[in-house]
Amino acid sequence: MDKHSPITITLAQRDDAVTITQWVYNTLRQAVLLGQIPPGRALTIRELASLMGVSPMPVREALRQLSAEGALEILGNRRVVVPEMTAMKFNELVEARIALEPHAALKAMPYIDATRLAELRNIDRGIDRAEAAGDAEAVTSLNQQFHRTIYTANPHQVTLPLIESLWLQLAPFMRVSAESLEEYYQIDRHQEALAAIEKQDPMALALAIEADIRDGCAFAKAPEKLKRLLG
Amino acid sequence: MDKHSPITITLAQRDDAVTITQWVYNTLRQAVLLGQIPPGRALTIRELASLMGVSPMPVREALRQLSAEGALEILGNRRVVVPEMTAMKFNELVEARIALEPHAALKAMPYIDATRLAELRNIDRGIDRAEAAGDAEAVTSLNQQFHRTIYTANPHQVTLPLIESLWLQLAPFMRVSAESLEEYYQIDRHQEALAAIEKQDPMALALAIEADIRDGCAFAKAPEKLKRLLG
DNA sequence: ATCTTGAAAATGTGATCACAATTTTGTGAT
DNA sequence: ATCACAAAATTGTGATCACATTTTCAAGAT
Repeated sequence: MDKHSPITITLAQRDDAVTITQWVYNTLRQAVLLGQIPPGRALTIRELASLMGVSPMPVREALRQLSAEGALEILGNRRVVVPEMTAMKFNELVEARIALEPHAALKAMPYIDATRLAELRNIDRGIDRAEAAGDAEAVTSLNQQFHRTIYTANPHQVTLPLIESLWLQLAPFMRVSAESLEEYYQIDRHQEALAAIEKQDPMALALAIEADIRDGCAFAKAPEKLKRLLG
Repeated sequence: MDKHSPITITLAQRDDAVTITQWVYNTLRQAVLLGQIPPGRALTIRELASLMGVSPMPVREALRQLSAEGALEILGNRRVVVPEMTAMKFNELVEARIALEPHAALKAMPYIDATRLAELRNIDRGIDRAEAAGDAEAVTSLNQQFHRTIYTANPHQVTLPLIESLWLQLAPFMRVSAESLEEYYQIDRHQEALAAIEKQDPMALALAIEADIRDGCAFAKAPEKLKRLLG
């Protein structure tokens, strides 16, 4: 709603091989994922453009793409915002993840070879390190990479864009979860998933993925937290 | 691949209350849904712009949005195309629908009131009429509307955009199915769905929706058809 | 204080232009 | 005929500009 609360977005590394539009897109996407843009805060093309030192044009295109992906919402009255969240919507998003991700994992399992399995183990070790270091941002980023690495094993895979859309919509509201990571005793669902892949046990993998998603969003069941989260 | 095959897209009704970008988007979306753009046919911004009598700008934005929705694909080499289809990908898309849509129907069922139920019956009658008239385009359009009307009953619903993305990706390859509609004896899955809603029987509704999806894509199991379809 | 109102500032939209990169085409050699 | 290659045409990108619409906000009325 308000416009005057200043926002700070960390500008992504600018790679010359990439178009400006792509760079703007990456930067804004990351800002949404990191929760740097308060939900409801009105964004204007020109504000973002000057903030990032580019012309309004690439910002326009990036905003449209992010809106199509559900990361942003174009309000009727010519305003672009990170959509507000409600408890019901949060649940629906989590349940949509559970409808899609175990299915994606099942379809990917036969394609996971030794190389990819090793890659998964490596990512999981990275998560452990990040948890030990208390680096919440790295944890969520690596966690996503863990899931992505499973799903993309399937060469005919079509669900990842849908799944990433759900991640984008949830991410701004996962900060609280990540910040209070240590409060929760986390059963290592990734270990369960890796074991299931080794055994080629589809049901076990689906269950591990579902449990991992539920654990990651468990704080939503603590009402006082969710309330604080939704402002 | 080729560029010279001429394409004809039916221009949507231009409503003055709507931006040009939106109109271009609607027109192109419809063209994709109706299979008017051959997969692999290279599209250029300027070509479409002059085809539709607008400047390149709104076309650019519409193309980006459609790409984000999976309807189009931006090739690395600066070409935009309707993505090519493979048998495997087709199956994955259908299975993704089955992962999402019964779930969406389940979550919507408690919200379907008498008004909406009447609306559903009305749409179903329209489908019968269109089938009798042999109007394949109307059948697919009304069929989508039937599903949409169920899912949108849920006010907290978040999956419709994902589902519509899957429809967009499948649609260009459903023409064959629609054209040979009469070859298949169709059990009326919509009647089953309506009965399930009346009885508030979740499992029956989920099964009816899944069966409806499978029936609609059944031709994919006739290999010679799918082959013809995929060129 | 609160609401109304109107002028000024800001905004999204869409057209046009310049430019570098890519694709296409035409020419000549084999 | 087929291929190689350079010239020409075409393309996406991004900046700038004009304009109608909307938002903002201060001055005046209640």
